[in-house]
Amino acid sequence: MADTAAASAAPARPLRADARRNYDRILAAAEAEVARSGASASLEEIARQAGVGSATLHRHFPTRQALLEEVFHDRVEALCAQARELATSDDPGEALVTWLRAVAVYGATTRGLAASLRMGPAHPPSGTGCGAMLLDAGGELLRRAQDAGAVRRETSMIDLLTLVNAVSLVTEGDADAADEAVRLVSLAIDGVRPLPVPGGPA
Amino acid sequence: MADTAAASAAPARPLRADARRNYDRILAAAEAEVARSGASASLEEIARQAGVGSATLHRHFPTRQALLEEVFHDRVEALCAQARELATSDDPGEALVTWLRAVAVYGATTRGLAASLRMGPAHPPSGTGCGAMLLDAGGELLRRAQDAGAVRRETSMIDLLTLVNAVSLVTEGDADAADEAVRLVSLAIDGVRPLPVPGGPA
DNA sequence: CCAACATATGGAGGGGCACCCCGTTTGTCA
DNA sequence: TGACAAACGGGGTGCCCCTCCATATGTTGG
Repeated sequence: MADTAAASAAPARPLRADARRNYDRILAAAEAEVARSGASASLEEIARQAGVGSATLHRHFPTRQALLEEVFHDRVEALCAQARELATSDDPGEALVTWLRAVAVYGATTRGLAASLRMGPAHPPSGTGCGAMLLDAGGELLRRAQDAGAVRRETSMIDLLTLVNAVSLVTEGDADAADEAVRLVSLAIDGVRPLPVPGGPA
Repeated sequence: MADTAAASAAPARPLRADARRNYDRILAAAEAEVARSGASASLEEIARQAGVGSATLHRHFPTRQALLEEVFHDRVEALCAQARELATSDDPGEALVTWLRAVAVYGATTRGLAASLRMGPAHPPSGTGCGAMLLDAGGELLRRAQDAGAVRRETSMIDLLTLVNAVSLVTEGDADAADEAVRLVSLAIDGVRPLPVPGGPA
């Protein structure tokens, strides 16, 4: 999207050409390596594959978290776009559920993503981070679902995303991660109790 | 409990006295260290605190997982006991929910426990491990709840525990981990949709 | 009581990783 | 084109996991 974050965050001064090139190389290498080894991929290996010194990697991305946020920026952005689109649905309840499932599947099948999305009281979604983006995008969906009476009022987006992310985290790496994630999220959304069937319990 | 696992697993030959002593010291040190630093506590630090060489630690516990399983054995056993007790409740549905909440709270407040309970299709609960123990204990509760019609038939214990464990994993370390875990588990159990009130929807 | 032997120990070493310092190189722009 | 800020990356530090093997120590049969 648009521009790599270094620029979007601080439009102060453009990166020098070589710095920009290295930045992009590191990001590409990180993407590949994280896909292979998950969120705990070796930073040195990433630097090696990018053909830069480890110091350069650390200069561009002071923390592992910063690197991961950037690596997943596009995917998260895509999820946000999907949320905006679903927000126009005429079945807000179903729209929310569809989106949550999509988030779960993305998280479960994209190694490392879930770990970089830790959120909650103790992990305040850092203003511009991936967590905050999803929180914003989903908030609208949740509001609509609640207005439509499809979701309880006391439910918060942060709890929903935390739950979905927890599922992603746990299923990540499994052979059929997507299936599992969808099943667990559906379980959580529907609850464990039997639905009172229209005709009344048998 | 009863006996440290080395004996219960292979009654073949008793450990030599010094070996047994070191085994216990390592376990005690691990308990303290894992409580401080979570599941990724430094094994060398544990050995240091136990006053043994790192080789000794690795000989007694070939993998980190093996050590964690032993560290949490007692707590997991306690949860299983609680499950057995709850299995006599005259409200099987509530009994199951109570137990799941207890598991979540234990997991969220006991650093490292959740990580050592990873289970699911890809992480087959190793026969004698903590996962299998909980699965067994909870199975009875689930069966009763289902027989009482309080829980849907298609729900599996492994999914329930995976979900609960996911919550523990994500909330672990938060300031109010227990509250958060209970809230999220409750959310998952009740589902996000409004309960159809007896009087009918407004 | 004491050898002799299986059992157990731990220091040292190999390989890896994260992170940082600082002398050197390289864009950039007046 | 020259001078200067910006960026680079080799190499060092400290930590970690894990294994090898020379040494020490309980155990037990005579």
